[in-house]
Amino acid sequence: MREGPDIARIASLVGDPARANMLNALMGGTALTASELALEAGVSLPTASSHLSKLMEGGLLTLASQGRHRYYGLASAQVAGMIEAIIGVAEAVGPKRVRPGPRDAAMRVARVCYDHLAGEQAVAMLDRLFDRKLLLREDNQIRLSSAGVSHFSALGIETHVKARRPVCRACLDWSVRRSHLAGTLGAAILDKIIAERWARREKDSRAVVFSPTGRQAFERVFLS
Amino acid sequence: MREGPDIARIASLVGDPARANMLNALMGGTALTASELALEAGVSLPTASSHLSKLMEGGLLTLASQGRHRYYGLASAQVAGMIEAIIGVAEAVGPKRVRPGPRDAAMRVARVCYDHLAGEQAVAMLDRLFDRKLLLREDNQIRLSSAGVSHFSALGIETHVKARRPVCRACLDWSVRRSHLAGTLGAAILDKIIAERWARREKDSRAVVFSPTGRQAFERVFLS
DNA sequence: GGAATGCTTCGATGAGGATCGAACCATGCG
DNA sequence: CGCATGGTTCGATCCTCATCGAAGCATTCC
Repeated sequence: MREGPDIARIASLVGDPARANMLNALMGGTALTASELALEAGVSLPTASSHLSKLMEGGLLTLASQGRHRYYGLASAQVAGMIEAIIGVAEAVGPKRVRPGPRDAAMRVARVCYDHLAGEQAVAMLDRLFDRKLLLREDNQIRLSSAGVSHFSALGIETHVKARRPVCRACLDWSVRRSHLAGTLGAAILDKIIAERWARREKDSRAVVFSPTGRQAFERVFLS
Repeated sequence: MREGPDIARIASLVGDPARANMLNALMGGTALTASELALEAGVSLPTASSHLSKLMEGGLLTLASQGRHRYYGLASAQVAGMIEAIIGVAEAVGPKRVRPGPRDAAMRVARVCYDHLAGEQAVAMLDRLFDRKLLLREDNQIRLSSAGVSHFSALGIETHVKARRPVCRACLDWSVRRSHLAGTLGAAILDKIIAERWARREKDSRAVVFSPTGRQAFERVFLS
């Protein structure tokens, strides 16, 4: 019976609609203030504050104080991955959504997942990186090949960073139901896509929209 | 507030301790009956039934009716993956390693699981029965060999009983995370252990405590 | 056909927790 | 300093939902 990690505690934190909305809003990767999150969740400020302290105590959020502003963000990419997994199940079992609007379609193609790219484009990219032997599957992990190191280095992405966070990690995609690339490399690639202005983020959405020329550039570099 | 898939609904399903325990018990892939899940979750049968219907309605479980038995199992590998992700976060976030008390330790060694033996002893026993070719793995099922039939018959355990319930079944052990033996044979072995007074059940607990001589006898018969 | 077993439904009870207004801190501005 | 703004804490209210006993179905055994 009572054994192992307290999974019910974590799940019940996500299980409240107000908190779920907050976490969903934070999946965009940018930290938000309590007021913004209250608005996002549709609750009053005191209520939001109460929820935020619970999420903090549960270890799902981090807090950065800047002056009189307090920015809340997801605690880790692992937490983001868990939320993606829950979203995936919710999508799968809730086929009641008859009309996948244009915004949903855009989300399906490419979107931000915490700090890296997700969606069809991201899944295709990971496939190609495997095909080109720039990344290698090892057990259930992903490893950079030496060819991959020099390849990304040529793109201005340094992969030798010493960090506790893994360089490569697989993250399950809820729309495609296959893995895309997370980890510091996944984050760096998203950074490059935005920095090169290949794509821009939709306002108030996790969707990522490529420009025509940007898409060509992205395909040339990562999908060729 | 944006409208996405109902993630709170899914998460809240997992967020109840009783339901979380049930799902955890089902993580091994073997389907279990409502009674077994009630025991596993530590709730009454009506309560368990209520939870199970909610999990069914939420699309997290599948149901296979066999006669008057109804076996519940996880709906998909995607659901299992989601639970794994939640477990991962819970482990990362809950570094409060609770010292397992003496009763928990006893539970870990040997306990009753519905009507058969579970725990380290039970897992070791199943391993040895495979080693000695008394039981055979077939796909995901377990089958008695002819040597096994005569072996158990010599012990006074008749394995030719005509019953709808399978003679051998694998049951996932939460403490060892590996399978032990359920089914009528598993039940008969537990009966023998109790009848021979090799061990007795703790009061108000699922723990099974062997006597010194009883342990020797058990090891000679099942672990040699 | 009973009788037994496995499971679900019903009804009543109770506890946890989500919510908001108001009051209370803290920081920044003039 | 006073005042405004961003956030948290407190208290009271309300409501959902988990829980179990008892009764009701369904299936199988004898």
